[in-house]
Amino acid sequence: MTAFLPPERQLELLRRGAAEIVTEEELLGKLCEGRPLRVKLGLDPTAPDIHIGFAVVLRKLRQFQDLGHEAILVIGDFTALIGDPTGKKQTRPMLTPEEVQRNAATYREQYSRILDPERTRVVFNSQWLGALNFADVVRLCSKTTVARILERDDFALRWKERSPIGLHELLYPLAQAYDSVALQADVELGGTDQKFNNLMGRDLQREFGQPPQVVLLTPLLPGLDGVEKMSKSLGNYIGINEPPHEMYGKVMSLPDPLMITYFELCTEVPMEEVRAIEEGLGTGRLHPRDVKRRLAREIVAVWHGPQAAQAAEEEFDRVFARDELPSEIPEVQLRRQDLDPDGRLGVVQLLRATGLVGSNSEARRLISQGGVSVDGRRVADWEERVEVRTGLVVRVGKRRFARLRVD
RNA sequence: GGGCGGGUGCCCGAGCGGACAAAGGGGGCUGACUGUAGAUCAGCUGGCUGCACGCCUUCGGAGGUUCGAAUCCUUCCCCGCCCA
Repeated sequence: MTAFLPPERQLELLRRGAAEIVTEEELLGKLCEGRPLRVKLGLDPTAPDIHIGFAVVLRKLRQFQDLGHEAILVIGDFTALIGDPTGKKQTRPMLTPEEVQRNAATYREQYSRILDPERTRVVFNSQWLGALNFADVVRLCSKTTVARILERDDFALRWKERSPIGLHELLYPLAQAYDSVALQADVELGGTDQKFNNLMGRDLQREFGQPPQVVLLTPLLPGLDGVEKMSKSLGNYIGINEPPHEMYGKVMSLPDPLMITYFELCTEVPMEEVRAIEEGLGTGRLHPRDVKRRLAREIVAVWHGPQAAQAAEEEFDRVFARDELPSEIPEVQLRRQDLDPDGRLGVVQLLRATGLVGSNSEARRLISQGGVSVDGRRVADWEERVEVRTGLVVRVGKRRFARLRVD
């Protein structure tokens, strides 16, 4: 076992990107005990692919690992049966056990991109939650009150708005809190939206005579729209498995004010440097575009390495700065017999054949809006008939391309 | 169990017998502009059809009344509130 860094130094590193630590004193105290801490993170197995917003907390867990502590991933296979209502305005549909299993498997596979698999314990909370009988649940419920549970802001909101709250949903915080008891967690990580649940863990641990866990909350990363938190369902996310150029482009589309936040939460750039960048932006010494390019490179580099980041940048410049064709254009095969006898095809049919549009109406709409071009020439009239040949490039909007191949 | 109010297009939300493919907003898409897929401005945003005041599908499900229904009736499902 490697020696631990001095507790103060550990604390300093752990502070980066932490929205809140309850409490720092307690954390320092635990770090001073000089043993590996049990650091728990609950995963909701509803979501099959990880995005860089969720990676924030996973990376924080990795940091604990690197500091010599024990990472425990709690796959919420049991709690998923409840469906965490956090942040949702509506009740979630229940997941089938099969879905949960499948999703959890995907998580196991994906977390290894961030965590050290050798030093990660993966547990399923059905193991202990599933073993409770009704009397146990009743006893558990007696540890808190309805008023207390309804304090949670999303419950409070729904209660006020008279929107439905399933009784089972009220049990969610208790269930998650019980995970901490079962694992005797020293630290629980989570997004700021998990604050209530995580604090409930502290309460419950006290009830069970355990020292309460420290709660370390990471901010919810704002999504690409700059307004909502990053989430799959909102489509404003960057998946960690996305190809480099995709990631790069998405980062470039971020609103400027988010850049510093992203530097802090999503890159390895040292905080002193991040501060310098922030200051440079403030004084106008740095051009926001250059800063954003750097950010995009850094983020791509985290997931794909520096070479890929460089290549992604070049690709981006080619397509968006110089308005040239991307280096790789998906090829679409057409059969000769699908063409008209003279080897031509109406543009509308052509667009349909490439799959770039979903309906004839959409095709006409786009054409009349000036959004369609064939071999770099803008199509002005949807009645136009195009001579179809291999190598022809059809473009819709700024970033939908297809290269034809005629067999 | 009783009373009341609701279920509308990707989402929110108007409409309450024809003028409704359905106001408005959000989102999305396209264009202009730009350092970008950001901001701003403009247009488009069910499908089919030569683009139309033409046809088809759509307003929780199923029936019905009517020349004609998202709008009325019956019934079923779901949700909220109040009373018990």
